[in-house]
Amino acid sequence: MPIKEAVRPGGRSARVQEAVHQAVRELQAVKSRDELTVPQVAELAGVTPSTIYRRWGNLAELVADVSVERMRPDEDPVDTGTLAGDLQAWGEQYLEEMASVPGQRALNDVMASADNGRRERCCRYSESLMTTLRERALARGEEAVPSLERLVDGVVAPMTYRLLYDRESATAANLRRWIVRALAVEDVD
Amino acid sequence: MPIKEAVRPGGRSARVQEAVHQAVRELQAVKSRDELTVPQVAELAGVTPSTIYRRWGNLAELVADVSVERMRPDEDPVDTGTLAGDLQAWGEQYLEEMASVPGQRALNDVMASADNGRRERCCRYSESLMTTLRERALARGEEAVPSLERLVDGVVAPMTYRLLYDRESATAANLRRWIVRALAVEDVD
DNA sequence: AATACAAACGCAAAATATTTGCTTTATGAG
DNA sequence: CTCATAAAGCAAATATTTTGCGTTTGTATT
Repeated sequence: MPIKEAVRPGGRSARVQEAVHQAVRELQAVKSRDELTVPQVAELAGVTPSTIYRRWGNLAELVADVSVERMRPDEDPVDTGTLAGDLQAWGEQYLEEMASVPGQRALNDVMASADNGRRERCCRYSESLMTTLRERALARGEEAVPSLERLVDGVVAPMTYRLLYDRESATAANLRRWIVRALAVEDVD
Repeated sequence: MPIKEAVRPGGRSARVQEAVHQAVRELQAVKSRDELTVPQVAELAGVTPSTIYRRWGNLAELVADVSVERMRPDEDPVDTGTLAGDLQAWGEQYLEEMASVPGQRALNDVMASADNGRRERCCRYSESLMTTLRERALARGEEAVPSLERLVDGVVAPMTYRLLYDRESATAANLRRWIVRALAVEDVD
């Protein structure tokens, strides 16, 4: 039951994929996670269940697939003029998004995927975003721009951690602290 | 389908719970995650499937329940004489445990649980451990002992993040960096 | 210690979901 | 245009999950 990354790009395959994804999104808007079933999705998408089982394996992988899409950043991060500002702006939007009910569900669905690659991919989004912000800061000539690794460990990791385990603490105020620290830390090696 | 936290402590209930947990552990040693089924577990545990469904809801919650147990720290953290040393000792053991194949699975199973409380509980283990190490350090009279929050954000969060998303980086060497930084950071507020 | 009460279990039938073998369709390459 | 093949449809066969109901067994009360 291998998970296909690159389906046939055009034609029926793509149409089916789109129809199924769309059906999932529509049903998710109305039903809770454990009311959702494969046969339901299949019917709404105008597809037989076996098609879904063959392509995605099971419901968990299907909803994870849909959720990863949902988490892909759609727009470029705003440019506030400083790295700290950019981080704060992006982070606040991200926190808001992930604290919402559908955001929470998306997060959960992705985490529930047995496919490690999927989780990693979703996470690369943040990393590539950090890279973008870093390069922007360097281009501006900012000093003491932290390494990518440090940004991830100092900002993304605590944010993710709190979102997953301790939602109460996933706040804009804490975000500010993480950013200040990440930018302030002396090099230690 | 509410998940019962406190089952009847003694007697049959407890016996069933233990038998089922045991059955899961035995089967997990032999079968991959998606070969495991509720009826199988039920049979090995000498219980009817409906008992399991009623008590745990589904397989995902059951294996998550078992895995949370597995992640409960069994022994007191070693005392190396310094906070940094204690953190390193604990962290290395934890990393080793979670990088192993069964450790990885346990981590995945917990993350796949729809029950937030379960994930949080598993996470409290680390927090309470950090509290222990902090108090120990304070009792020794160490200076500049970081707040619990800072230890979690600075050490536990990056560790967890890397374990979940970027296993390659979940190393003892990086752990050392996280610890050094967490202990070195000036207060910023 | 006897009784009452409710929680948890067992059993088995019914309802659903999943898998599978085979056929048909549609796409992309030659 | 034709061919080879990946993906989809269909339907029968399995497997699972759910559910109603009767029974067992802890727990609390007297």
